[in-house]
Amino acid sequence: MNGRVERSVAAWSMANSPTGDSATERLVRILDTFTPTRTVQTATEIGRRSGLPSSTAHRIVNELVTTGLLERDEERRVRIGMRLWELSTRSSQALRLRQAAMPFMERVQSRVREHTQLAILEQDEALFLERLSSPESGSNITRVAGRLPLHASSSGLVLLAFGPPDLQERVLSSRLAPLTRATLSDPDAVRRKLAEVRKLGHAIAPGYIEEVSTGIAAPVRDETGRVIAALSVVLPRDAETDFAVLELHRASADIARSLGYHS
Amino acid sequence: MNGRVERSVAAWSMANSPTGDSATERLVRILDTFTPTRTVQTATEIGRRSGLPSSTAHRIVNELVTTGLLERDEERRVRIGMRLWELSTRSSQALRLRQAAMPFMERVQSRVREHTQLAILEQDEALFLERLSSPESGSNITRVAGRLPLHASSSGLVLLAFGPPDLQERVLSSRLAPLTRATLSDPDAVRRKLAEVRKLGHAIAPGYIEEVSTGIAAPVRDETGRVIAALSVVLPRDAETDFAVLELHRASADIARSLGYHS
DNA sequence: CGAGGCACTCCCGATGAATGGGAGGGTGGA
DNA sequence: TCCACCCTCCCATTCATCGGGAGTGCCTCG
Repeated sequence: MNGRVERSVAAWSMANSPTGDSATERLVRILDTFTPTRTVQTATEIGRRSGLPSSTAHRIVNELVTTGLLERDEERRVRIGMRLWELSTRSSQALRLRQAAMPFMERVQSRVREHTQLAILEQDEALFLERLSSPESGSNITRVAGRLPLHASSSGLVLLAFGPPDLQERVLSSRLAPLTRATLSDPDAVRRKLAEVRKLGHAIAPGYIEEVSTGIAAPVRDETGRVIAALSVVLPRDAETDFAVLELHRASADIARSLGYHS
Repeated sequence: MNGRVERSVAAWSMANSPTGDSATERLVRILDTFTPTRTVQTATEIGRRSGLPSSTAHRIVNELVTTGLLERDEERRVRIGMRLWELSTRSSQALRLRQAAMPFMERVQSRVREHTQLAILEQDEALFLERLSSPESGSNITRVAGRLPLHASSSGLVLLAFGPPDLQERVLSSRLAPLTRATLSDPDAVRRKLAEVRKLGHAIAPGYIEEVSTGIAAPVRDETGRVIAALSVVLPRDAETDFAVLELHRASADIARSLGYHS
């Protein structure tokens, strides 16, 4: 019967962010609760996963929905909005690369008949822009828009070997988590591997990511000759690598040429 | 020689946002300064275009750069970050549609030999997800991730005709800006046109967008039978439309079927 | 049919992070 | 040398943001 509850005296409120993160940071935290496998969730879930109080999460999610960065489906669940996709197409940079690479990736795929993928460097990780597979392709945990650590994947090793020195510093001085027993997790071992990659012009990573498969990657250059991406295939662990290496180098050169690189 | 300038007495500072917009809003304002044709800009430019004070713009841009939503190139100019593309791939929704539609769009393209495009409804506009063209295709101002108003484009008319009633209310009661002399800009004319579209099952828009071309669009249904997209082609203004209409209907039906729609 | 769980909205006092004007540095072109 | 431009830094002010908590509505389960 008491419609009005006594307002708590211990009211202990806050302003802006008590945890010391900026508005931008919380926004990204919210967007980051979406993963390749979890593409819809309730606002409450988002709050839980991002570590934000429920009421705060609801407020921000609602704002994002009105701006179109997020969307609600029929059941009021939340997913990433088309607005975000639209904005992402403005980042022509990498999409131009993808466009240029596609035909040659298809050639590699049709000749090697295993997973063929294209990765770029993104915030100290290898980000996979595209991946072609055929039904008979073997195991491969990569997915489009997925990431792998630089020191463990063949693509990553290429990006690292031909990347800026400060990147190498940073990565080699961080923890090199092993994914399998074969993964290089010692800085010196990685350093030696990088020298080998530079010398050979490609990286071979047998069992680094998964025991059963070997990654092979070659650098892709833009018109200025800078290495901007890695083109790779994933073979069964015991497969012959020479043919794949050859095809990768050929495709890399063709991509670079179609981007305007000469010699 | 005077190292220290007298601090202005009229100092008239603010906190948070004096203009009354939320942090989210300013963020979107900043992202929106990127357009399909302007994909790189300086932080100062962003400030100017978004109407934010330079120092504020710089601060926010820097935050966005560290979170990866924006990136800087060699010359410190700013562009949309790959992080955003990555997030956008989580919005499987429309990308699934695009995936399903691609093969059939290619068939239409190869048979009609004119621009073939796929649009969805997004914030009261037609947003183009994909567009196939051949060298011999005629004029067409549409671009991937571009938008057109609902009342003026054939795709838009389809999305409007088969869309929710409140959408029709909203659009018809807003200003219907004409793009050419042929564009329908009178609410009643549009209403009659929508009735026609529903009756025929497709929209024909001669010269509404550009004097020289005619847009033709058919609705695409998802597994529940709801219209979720419009498939369209752009013909020269005087071209025969029957064959294109037929092909569009056939492709629409095939797309719906591959999405799981029956009958 | 009531209890408990869950998602969400609304309210509101407190507050500190965000704000923006302006100074100053650095660079490049005329 | 000057001007134009981009950017960083500083700091007093202040208002939008924050979040605990209450309330609502909708489930499901016992």
